[in-house]
Amino acid sequence: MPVQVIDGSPETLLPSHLQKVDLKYLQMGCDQANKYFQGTVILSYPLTKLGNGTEFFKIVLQESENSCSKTSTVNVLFFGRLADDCGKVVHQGDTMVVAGFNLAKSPSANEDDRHCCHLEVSEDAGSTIYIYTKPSTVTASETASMPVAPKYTYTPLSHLKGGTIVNLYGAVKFFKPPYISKGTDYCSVVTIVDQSNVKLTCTLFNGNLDALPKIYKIGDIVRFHRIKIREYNEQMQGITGIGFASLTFDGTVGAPIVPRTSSKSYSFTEEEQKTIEELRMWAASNLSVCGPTAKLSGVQPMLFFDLTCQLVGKAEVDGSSFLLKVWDGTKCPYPSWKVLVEESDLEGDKVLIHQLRNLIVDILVYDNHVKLAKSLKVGSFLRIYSLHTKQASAENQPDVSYVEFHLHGGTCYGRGIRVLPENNPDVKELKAFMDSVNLTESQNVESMSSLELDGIFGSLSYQSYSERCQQLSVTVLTDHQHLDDTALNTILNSAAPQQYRIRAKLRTFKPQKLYQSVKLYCSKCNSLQEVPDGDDFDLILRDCAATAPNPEVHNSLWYDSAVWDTENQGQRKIAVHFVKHDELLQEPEDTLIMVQGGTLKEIRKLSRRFKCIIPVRSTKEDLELLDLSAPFLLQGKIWHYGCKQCSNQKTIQSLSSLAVEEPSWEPTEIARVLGIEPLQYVFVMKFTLDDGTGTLDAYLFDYEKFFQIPASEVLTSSLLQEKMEMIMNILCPPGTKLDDLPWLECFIRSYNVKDGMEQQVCYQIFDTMVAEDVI
DNA sequence: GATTAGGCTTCG
Repeated sequence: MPVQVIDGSPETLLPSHLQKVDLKYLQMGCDQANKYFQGTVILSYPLTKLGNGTEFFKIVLQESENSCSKTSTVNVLFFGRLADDCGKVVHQGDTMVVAGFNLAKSPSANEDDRHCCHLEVSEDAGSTIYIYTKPSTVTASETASMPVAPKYTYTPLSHLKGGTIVNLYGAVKFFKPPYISKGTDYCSVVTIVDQSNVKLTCTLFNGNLDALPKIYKIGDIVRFHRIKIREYNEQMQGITGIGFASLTFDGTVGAPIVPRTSSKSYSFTEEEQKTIEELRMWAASNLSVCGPTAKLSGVQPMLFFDLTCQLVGKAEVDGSSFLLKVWDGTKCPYPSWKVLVEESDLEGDKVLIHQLRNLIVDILVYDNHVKLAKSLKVGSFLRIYSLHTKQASAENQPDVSYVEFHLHGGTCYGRGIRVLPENNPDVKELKAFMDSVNLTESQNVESMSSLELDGIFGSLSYQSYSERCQQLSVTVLTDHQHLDDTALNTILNSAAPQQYRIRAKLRTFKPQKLYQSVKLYCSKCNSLQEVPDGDDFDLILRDCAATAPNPEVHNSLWYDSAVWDTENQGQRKIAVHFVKHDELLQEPEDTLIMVQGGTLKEIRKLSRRFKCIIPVRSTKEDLELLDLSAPFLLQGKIWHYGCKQCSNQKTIQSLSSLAVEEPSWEPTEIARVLGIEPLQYVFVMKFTLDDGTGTLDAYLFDYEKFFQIPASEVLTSSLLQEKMEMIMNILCPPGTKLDDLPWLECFIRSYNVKDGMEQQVCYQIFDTMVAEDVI
């Protein structure tokens, strides 16, 4: 039996060849075959399944003889049947002996402060587990000495009485991140609410920042132990007392339930997991958790919002204000202020600050936040709560405005700064995004950010930008420059069709979510359709992968085939057919491959290496294309779709005609031989233009010319999406009065559209592009 | 050992 539950002490019943090993001697590379490790179960996580269906169970063992050492605990991971068997019988406080384990580097050692290795046990590894159950009769003193907490009872927030000490659960409705109080402690004010819909505001103090709840977001779930309840202003109030302890959990429904705490040992039962999941569900529908978070690319002047960012520089400005230089990988769409400080006062990597200069914003923090800001480490990840953006303009140039970032004094509305740990999911996402930012590209994209204000707001580049917006036009005509402007009211009163040159301001545009402007267009039947979702493609691929590739159609005169088996994925096989030229294979970057049975992830990976990919399936006789709901061709990041209505598909054999000639694998050629009418990616937008004499809606129908961004690439490039967002922010800065909007020079044509019985005049923008110094 | 703050945006 790989799992034995023994009612006795560990000294009995162990096979004699086994030797006990101490944590300090556990290290990678040592033979653990005849070793066993013994410890007390101080924490056990719920039994779950891994992605591949394997049962998984995790516990934390504490080495009893060594409990004073810093790392006296170790994670033990159970796989397969052992996970199931152990998960059902193990209890906190049990003594466990683990024999026949594998050692692996613990990925969480930096975060959980446990041993740098973890033990992996499974039947395959030949592991044996001995569990020595807690004696059922324990004395009071024994209970106290165990690292297992007694069963706690939790009071609903509707049942609180003054003068009591209780245990509570709640969803965070409001919080102030810990700040330095006027006394000796850090203070954090937290308002929680539970299913009884009763709120409780708690004032929590502690000299140790870590001892206060690690709340990062509205909606986080907290568990408070031993909190004092008292009455204040005819309301219940929670306040820290002796023995206060807290756990904090991410409030997202379904997210892993990992407690955030500084306490080394804490109780945590399955029942409590349930409580948290229930509170999460309740909060999801009863608490408005959409906090005012924003990326720098989405900032609006005159706004309070929470910013997640990385600190790259800091400097003392004066006694009551302090400068933080931060970035989040995105570009603020407005020119932002640069706070002048002595070079020598600035702490941070000067080279990096210079490299990131177009993405960094300067934040001034005031008064009570200065002390905390001073203590921040450059490089750390921060969330700055209730940051204020303010529009201002230089005294000598009242028409030139820029954005200032302030973290005002006080703690109203949770104003403050919190350092986020590196393992925080938002930080992980941010880091990944920052890694993807190509600095050279982002600098090219931002030629507008030649707005380096050089400390004074009157630099030449800034003026030219301002002029471009105020007098010249943010768009230019690519033809028809000799024509004169026509007023919009004249156009509105004229019969269609006609063409006009106009000068107007962009009042508003649709869609506001720019990625929604990308559509697929068939030039044959003039139909427009939405770009299919990647998930739909994934479903089609999964469906295809259910049928094994037919070996009879493998290898032919014009392609070589290879088949791979998958690991732990049932019968799924991947077949790749490499198209040959002149009976020879080409270099991967010139090669077209046909893939059957691959997942979306695998196909994405292949498309980074091979020039073209055609997803296929096999019939009894041949390979064939998938349904046209899926792309018929993938080239790098571009997915090519065909029109279902206009395509008249030919056999896959037709491709062999292209393979004969030195093939360049042009998508239009591939589509032609396969009988597919290719769909083109287009931007379709509606611009509401106003020139003071009238307002008209003009459609923009653009493949690439207007934005100088190919519509086919924008959905798969965050950089291009940001570029487009930035352009639209210049063409139509949010929250700007009509007078202050920039001018657009456009060429439009009017045309008649029949809508049932009614005839309507529509307008379309063409031969117009965004001015080069805006792009 | 008491105190801190006790939610409800802005001087800069």
